[in-house]
Amino acid sequence: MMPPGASPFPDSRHDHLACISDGLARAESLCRDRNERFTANRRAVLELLLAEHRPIGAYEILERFDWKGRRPAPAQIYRALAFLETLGLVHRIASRNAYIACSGPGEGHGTVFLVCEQCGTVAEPSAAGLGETVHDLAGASGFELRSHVLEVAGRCPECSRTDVP
Amino acid sequence: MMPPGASPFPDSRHDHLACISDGLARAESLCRDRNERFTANRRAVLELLLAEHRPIGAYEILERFDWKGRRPAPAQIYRALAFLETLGLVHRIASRNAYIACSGPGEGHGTVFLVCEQCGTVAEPSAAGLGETVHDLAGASGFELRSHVLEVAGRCPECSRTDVP
DNA sequence: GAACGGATGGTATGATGTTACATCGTCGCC
DNA sequence: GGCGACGATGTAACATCATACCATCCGTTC
Repeated sequence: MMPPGASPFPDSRHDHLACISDGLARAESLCRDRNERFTANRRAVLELLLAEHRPIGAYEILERFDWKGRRPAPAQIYRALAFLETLGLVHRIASRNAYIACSGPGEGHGTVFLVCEQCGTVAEPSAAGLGETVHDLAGASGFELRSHVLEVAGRCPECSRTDVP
Repeated sequence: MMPPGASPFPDSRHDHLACISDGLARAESLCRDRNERFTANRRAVLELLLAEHRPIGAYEILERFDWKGRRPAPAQIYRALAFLETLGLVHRIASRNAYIACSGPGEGHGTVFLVCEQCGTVAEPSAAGLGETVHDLAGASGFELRSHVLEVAGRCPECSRTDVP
């Protein structure tokens, strides 16, 4: 779990290789638990997403996908993405039509994305208060809540530090 | 302004014709204030959107668009939509790639959409607490906030009343 | 009236997302 | 090992969403 007060944005010096292999290991064990297959296709897509901390589109995944020297069809990417999404390993950023590997699956963070408009980095902060706010909001309208996503646009700490507005 | 406690969902018996003509009148006066033209094209698109309380796609607008017996190109619809969006008269529902007329422009409601997965109706409740929550959330991460959208999926009061889960 | 700028009409094209269906692989069972 | 069930894959085609480009129209300004 992320220590309180820490920034959800990845430090530029963080151990990225570990963060990829951790993600893969997590996916593998999750599939084992649920009795699902962690196939080469699914693994490759997840690996590509883990290699970024920003959302990438399905067709961008496709371009980088040269697994075994072949290039799959879009359908294959979407299938893998759909599978990974049901497992909570990948999130879809609707405002960008793009996908990102979940930074902390199982941590019970709310579905909040801080999207940097400059560098494209996306962070998933833990959002303690939000769930309640949304619940109240829906309740007041007699709305039967099922899921919610909050997408916040702006500039990440790194970008607002290095550049003048 | 919506009375507190009232549902943001349109009553099935509400005066829909008035709600269309009100929207058009509002748009007209807003354009006058900003010295923008409220052209036939823009008016027609807004009118189509006002006739619904659910988001419709650009191509669905296109299909219904038989103004003067002609059918415009997609670009025309998108131009009108972009214009109406800058004026805050229309919102884009990212999760559905669709557009909806703003139910209460200028009311200072936050950007929250309650999207009914069954009938497609969308409500924009006033969200007093949300702005603060988002502000705190971004601040804690050192994120420079610019805009935010919360999309909530579930079932509207009407649908959850009439059907059994 | 002439010049200008914004809006429009139209074509073409790119980007993104979805579906259908036959085939292949793996697993469990005999 | 042989066989069938089931899920994953390969492939093609299609559906939807969005933008670039350019000629034209029209109101405003000079």
